[in-house]
Amino acid sequence: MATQEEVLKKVTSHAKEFGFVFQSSEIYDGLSAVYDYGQNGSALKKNIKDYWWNAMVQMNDNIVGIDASIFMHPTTWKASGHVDAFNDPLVDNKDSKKRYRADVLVEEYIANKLEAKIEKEVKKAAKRFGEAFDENQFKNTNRRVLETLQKIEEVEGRLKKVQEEEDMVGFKQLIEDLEITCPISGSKNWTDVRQFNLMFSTEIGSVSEGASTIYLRPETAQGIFVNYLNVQKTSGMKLPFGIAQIGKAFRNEIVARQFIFRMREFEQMEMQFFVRPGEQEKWYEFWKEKRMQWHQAIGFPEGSHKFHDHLKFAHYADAAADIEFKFPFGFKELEGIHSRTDFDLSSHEEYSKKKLRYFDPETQESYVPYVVETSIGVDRMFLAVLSTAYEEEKLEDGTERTVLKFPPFLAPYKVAVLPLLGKDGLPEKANEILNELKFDFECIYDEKNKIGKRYRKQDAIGTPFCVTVDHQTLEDNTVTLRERDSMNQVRISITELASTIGEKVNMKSILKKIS
RNA sequence: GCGGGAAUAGCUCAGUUGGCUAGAGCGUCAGCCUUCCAAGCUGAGGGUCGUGGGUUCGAGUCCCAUUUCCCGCUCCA
Repeated sequence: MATQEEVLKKVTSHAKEFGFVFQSSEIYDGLSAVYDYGQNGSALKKNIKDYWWNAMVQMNDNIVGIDASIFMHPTTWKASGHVDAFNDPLVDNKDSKKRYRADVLVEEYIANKLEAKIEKEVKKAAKRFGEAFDENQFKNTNRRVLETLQKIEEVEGRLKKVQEEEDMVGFKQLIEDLEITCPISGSKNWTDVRQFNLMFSTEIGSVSEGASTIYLRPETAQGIFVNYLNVQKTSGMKLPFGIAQIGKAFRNEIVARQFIFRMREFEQMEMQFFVRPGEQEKWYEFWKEKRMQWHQAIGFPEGSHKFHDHLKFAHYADAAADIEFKFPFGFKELEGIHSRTDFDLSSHEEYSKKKLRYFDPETQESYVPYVVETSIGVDRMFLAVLSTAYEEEKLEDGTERTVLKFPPFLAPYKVAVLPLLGKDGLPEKANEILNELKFDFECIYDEKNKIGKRYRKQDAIGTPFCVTVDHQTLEDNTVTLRERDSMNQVRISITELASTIGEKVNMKSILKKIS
């Protein structure tokens, strides 16, 4: 484990040193859990997004893309359940240093102390009365049971009240009145109860009058749901069909760690697939498989991915699985595939009072479609690609090199053009070649330092090919083509460059694997 | 948010019990030299030692606060 943590550290510092990821606002001491992508990072990220977009939208006739706003009507988040579920009152025990959700503590108290007490009474009575025992009658008449029931009602009432009024002082009082103890330390030494809102809020409209609170979206999916009929009607698509979107989402995480794995501002690539009710299971399995193929086609080492099937589902789902990736800190969620049922659309129907039904021309029925979602974090994918590509090699001559072995189609630059020397007309010739290759690939030019050093520098940013121009080039128009991973060199004609490189850096062959 | 650790040049680090104008290597830049895999030569630039206070004749060094990062806890749709 220690060495794996080392890997993350090395990847993090390499990412900074070579222009992939910087901490946000670094000159002001940074901002926790917010990162900026640099010149090479943004290029890699763009290529990752392109791969996803092409695989989902370009390759599928029945999937289209949209780009919805980050701001949405506040009611959206009531309908989606985020307003309720993303508001947690938390409390710490000062002795054990453990943190708990205050409402869970109270609920556990009800279950473990009060309800358990009733059960105990019932058991005792059942033993005493034998077969003649009537549980309901006992509960309705026994004094101790009735008192406890009353107490439960009272506690539940108070809990509901402090939750609704967001009365944190009252919440603390409730915990103290119930004499709830920490399961670990056994003490009643609690901090104040604090409200943690996982959604960022801001105001829309002029500051003083008519301003209303709106949220920065905590997931991109809702932008698809509220638009699904617009898209369906204007595209004429029939079920099943999908809507894809890439965009930013925001969560005010309590702790955000592990580099770009958990950030407060992050980017998602989501596709919501609308299906007939009853067919969701089939499509859930279909997309699980399809998405795994997408990951594996990139060429990660065997065993980098695994499914993690959820046993407990979020409020909207009837089936859910993660595709987990072997990050430097272990297997963690990279993508989620959820069968979201008709929860979201039905809920939006209810809150908006608008019909969100699809008229099925085949069955002549109208219904609210079911939804299967695939949702992947761009930044997590970035980290997966970067940390897997990172390699420190010991070469035969005893020297070392650090190389990012990106799959060529994802590399920030596909080819570096390097004049062997910075004189004798070699830079001019190199620029000539560069200006041609630019039309086909992301290229980079470098004439500083010795050639070996420049090769290492390209290795460090993951450029798969280097084209070196020497004196012979001026005579016969051939160059050296050097490949990153093998470090092999071949001499080829300038006219063959584009096709030779193109064959190896193209996304086409990857897309063909999964279609 | 709690506990522990850390922060000195772009990177990796040195800096003695508090004591001269804060150093090195690599990288960067300028020039020289160089005909295919880091480490040739010369020179230059770059740090108010994370930030703000305090103790002291004197603070990179000691104390307090704070920010960020790392580890653990916690949380995680």
